[in-house]
Amino acid sequence: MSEPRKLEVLRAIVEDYVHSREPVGSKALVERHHLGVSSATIRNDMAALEDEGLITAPHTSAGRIPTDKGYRLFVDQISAVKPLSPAEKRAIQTLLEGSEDLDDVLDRTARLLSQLTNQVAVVQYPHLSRAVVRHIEFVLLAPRKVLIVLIADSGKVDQRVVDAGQDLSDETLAALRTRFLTGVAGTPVAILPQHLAAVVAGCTPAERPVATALGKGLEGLAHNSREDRMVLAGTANLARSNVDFPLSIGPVLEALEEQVVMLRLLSDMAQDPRGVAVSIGRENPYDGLAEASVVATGYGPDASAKVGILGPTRMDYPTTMAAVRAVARYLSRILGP
Amino acid sequence: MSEPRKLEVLRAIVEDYVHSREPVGSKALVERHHLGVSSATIRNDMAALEDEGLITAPHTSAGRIPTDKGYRLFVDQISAVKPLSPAEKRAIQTLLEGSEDLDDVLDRTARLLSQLTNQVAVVQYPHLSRAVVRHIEFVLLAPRKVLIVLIADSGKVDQRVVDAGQDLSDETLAALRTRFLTGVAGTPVAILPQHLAAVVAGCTPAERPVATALGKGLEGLAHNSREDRMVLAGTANLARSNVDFPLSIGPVLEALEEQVVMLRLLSDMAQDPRGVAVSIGRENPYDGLAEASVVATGYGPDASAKVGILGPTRMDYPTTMAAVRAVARYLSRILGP
DNA sequence: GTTAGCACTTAGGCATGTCGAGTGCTAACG
DNA sequence: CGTTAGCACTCGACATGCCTAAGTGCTAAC
Repeated sequence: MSEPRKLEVLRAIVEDYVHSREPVGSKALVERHHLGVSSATIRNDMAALEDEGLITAPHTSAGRIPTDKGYRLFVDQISAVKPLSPAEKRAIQTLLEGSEDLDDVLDRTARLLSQLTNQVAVVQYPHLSRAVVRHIEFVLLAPRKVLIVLIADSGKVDQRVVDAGQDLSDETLAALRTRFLTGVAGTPVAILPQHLAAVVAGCTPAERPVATALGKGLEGLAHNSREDRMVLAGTANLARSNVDFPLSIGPVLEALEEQVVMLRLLSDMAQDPRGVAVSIGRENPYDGLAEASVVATGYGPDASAKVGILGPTRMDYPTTMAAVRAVARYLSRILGP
Repeated sequence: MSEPRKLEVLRAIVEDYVHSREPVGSKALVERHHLGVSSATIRNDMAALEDEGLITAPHTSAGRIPTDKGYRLFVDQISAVKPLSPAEKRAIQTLLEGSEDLDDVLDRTARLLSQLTNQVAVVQYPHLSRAVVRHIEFVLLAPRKVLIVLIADSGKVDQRVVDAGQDLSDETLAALRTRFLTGVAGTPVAILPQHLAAVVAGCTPAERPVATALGKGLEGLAHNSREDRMVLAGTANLARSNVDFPLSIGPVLEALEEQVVMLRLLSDMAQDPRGVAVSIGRENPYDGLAEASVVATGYGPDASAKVGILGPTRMDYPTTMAAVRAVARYLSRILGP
């Protein structure tokens, strides 16, 4: 029993099963793939593969389907990432080029990726931490309510309304704005808190309470900003694969909606040497995703924000990985300097 | 055959069917509701209701279920909006009070509404048109790329990156900013274009091209801003009602994702006298929603932005309408002055 | 206008039988 | 020792037939 052939058999099973969504038997296998041996031999190989936990039979007299472990081996050792077609590359380029707004870019990216892969696309907002404060604006909405706007050089704009704790005049606020602006402009967002503290400390006692409130607001913005947001697209693809999620797509939709779960999952995924991380079935920490796989990768200058897709375990990994990787590259380029 | 009793029978059918999701027969009806007549009489009434197209029988020997028309009559004439429980009112109040950011408010609203109704909640971003320009900011991201930020007094912040068409210095940009700011501050967003034109006209020939680009950007922001965005929550509720959407929830998810479709639908819905609009089944312009109903209402100062839910035609209209109405009221109050 | 009674229809559950795909095992082969 | 052919066996999928419960429509009587 040759080891290379066994792997070849596993590859064939994965490919056929992904294609036909039906358990694949020994006879069909020798017909579709020209392995130079008979079905009986394949049966022996399959029995071995089953012993190793790489494939399993849904019931006694059915073909075999890959287990999570089988997919893992396939992804890690057997498959090669398929290059995208020129048409697809062109589609990516033209679609992403027309956009201006960051929101717009991420939105288009998600839609594009979901169309390319026929799966649900997930795009995380870029992290703010490496960015530099470009501008600060305070706007008085009501005597005590101040809208804080923080603009980073990445083009990201975040806002929040804070309660100043006391009535304010436009003049006071303008003075404070200048104070803050000179104090923190050009500061990396990551170390913003220290600088804010210095600004607050430099205020007159009269200004102090308001300054503290504003400082807290800014700090909150910097810390808790949109980096924990994400954009979804292609949710309808889940329904199409009604067959793929035998139980129900409910838990999957729940996971997608609980952004915390998804974001956690995305950041926890180990990076694959080929630059695309894959998390398969029960490898996922969240139970609702036991029959789902996530393919993701980082993008942007430090690859800290993630872009990826979620689909059934039974998915075309090579093509999907290629699409995710390509989209991430284009995205980095667009957002780059 | 008395007319009032016929309506009573329709009401009973709707209520029982919503509750049991099974066709309801004449005998079960007289048992559950104490109409003072026998099942044979009810059968006559039901035959009449069927002739009028208000109910239908899935097959020869099954009970009846309401048609879209039947639900319509039920909603319009028979049902009374159920008041919310005090606990629910409290939940609304406490959940919405803790929020600061507009994004945050709408997000919480959507989640809340989806939990209250067990349906998919849809919240449209408020319109900008009645708002007044509070502040304008230009930020130079690259020699030719300018980030425009438009802050309205409603607390809404919109941004966009435009290409200035030529290299700029910080000074030039600051000068233009002052020019624009004095020209349009306090202007209602609706009539922004005229004022922008005036500002551009007042520029020196050297400034003209850049000013034009910036003006166009601002105009675009004002016009095409987030008013055509929306927030979703509770998509997983669609899956739970797997039984309710016999065909597939695919088309429904597609409709939800095609924001244009949903927004169009929301604005087209006729307002019900009781303040909540309902669109039932095939009344919906979009085919994918043929088995879905939308319950929505406006919120905010001019009730132009919509909040609502989407669910199966077979839904508890009285309770749902109450929840939507209540949430819209609280939302208006929170966003109000 | 209401009711009782009855013949009729039909979906759904259940047992049964058949078919085909696929397996595991054994014995033979090179 | 790895490979192959052959065969008995298992089990799901599907079709068939049967029965029951639920519900209807109609007619004749109240």
